[in-house]
Amino acid sequence: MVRMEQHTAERILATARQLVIAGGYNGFSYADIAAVVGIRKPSIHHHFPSKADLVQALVAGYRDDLAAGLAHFENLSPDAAVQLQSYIATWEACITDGSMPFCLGAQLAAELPALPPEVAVEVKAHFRLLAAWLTEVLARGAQQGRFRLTDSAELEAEGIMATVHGAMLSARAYGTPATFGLIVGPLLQRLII
Amino acid sequence: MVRMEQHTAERILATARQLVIAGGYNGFSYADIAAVVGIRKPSIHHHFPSKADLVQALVAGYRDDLAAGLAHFENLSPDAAVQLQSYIATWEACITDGSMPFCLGAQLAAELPALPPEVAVEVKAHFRLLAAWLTEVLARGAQQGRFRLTDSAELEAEGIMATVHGAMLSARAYGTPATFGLIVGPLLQRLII
DNA sequence: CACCATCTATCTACCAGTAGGTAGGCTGTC
DNA sequence: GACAGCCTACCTACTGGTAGATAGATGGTG
Repeated sequence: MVRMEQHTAERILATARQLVIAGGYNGFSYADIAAVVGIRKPSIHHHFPSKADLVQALVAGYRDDLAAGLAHFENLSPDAAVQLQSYIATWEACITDGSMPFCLGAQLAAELPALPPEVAVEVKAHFRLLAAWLTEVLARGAQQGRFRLTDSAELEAEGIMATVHGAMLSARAYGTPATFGLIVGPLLQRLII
Repeated sequence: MVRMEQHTAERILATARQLVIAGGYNGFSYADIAAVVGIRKPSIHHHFPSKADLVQALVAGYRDDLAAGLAHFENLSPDAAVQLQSYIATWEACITDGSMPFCLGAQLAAELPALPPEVAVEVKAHFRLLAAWLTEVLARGAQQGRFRLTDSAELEAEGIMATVHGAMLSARAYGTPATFGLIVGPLLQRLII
């Protein structure tokens, strides 16, 4: 072959991510991926034996990326308000420019009852990771005097996560990416002192 | 035949609704429905020529049910706060008892880019209907002195809708129906005077 | 009333296409 | 020569959908 090396597995994952975000677990096939990546269908099985393996690896990698991104936000500034704003702003940018119009975790959570168990586990881990980070940031921000919390940090974090996910859904339903920012903006204003 | 009459179409729709809520548009097949309803697969085509027809009718009927439900809440009490609470409480009950663990409109919105156009149109109409009703209720409640709005009724309505949808998603992801109430409760407390 | 046409709802049998997945072979690199 | 990576060829199961037949109800006409 003409040199595709390990690189191919990543191209498969990148393609799968786009397709899953567009149509969910049952919304794509190995044939779809093969057509985009430019290899034959069975070659995908060489990298990911089964579809469940592929999507499991996809969500696990997505979670790693998320964790790295969140750590990056914490390095940018010690101010919890800035960290939270960075998270929101990043999503706003991805949705607006269409590079990532929806959260992979939220997408798969919607069809959780129909997912292979090994994928469902990864999706749940995604929610736990995100909720834990938001809780930490809110607690830290409250301690810094940057946030005004009316409920526990845990509960406020769950509320923020839910609103962010719901805002993505509305932006998609209306076909207007700006909807995301419109919904999420007041969320921060209410919180930041 | 032993008399199934028109009744069959409704049993097909009821089954389809459950299956779509569990796994989305591509998460069920005519064979699945046939097995539940107790007829043969091609008999479904007699009632709904294509899968897109079936799901279009499903969402249209779901929206009619929603409109009827919202009108019912308005008949129960002239108090906008009670009307909004009725809406929330109804969802809380459906999620808790498992009879309707997710909103059909939100489920399909998640895979909107992959949906047949005639279905996508119905899903968008669902979002517009719900947002319009919430906007009305919030405006009326503010006028009645029952709600404290910090933004426009339209924007607050979008925020509530997003949070409700996101709370359903989190309840599903965590596998804990009570999560819905935990997230949505503070939403009302913040609003009601 | 008897007759016939039509309609509705279902069936069996089948179609082409696609799903995820397997077997085994070729080729270039370490 | 082992192995990674890709290929062709193939498999079974299932997809949405069609064709044509059947059985029973309906309704108009002589």
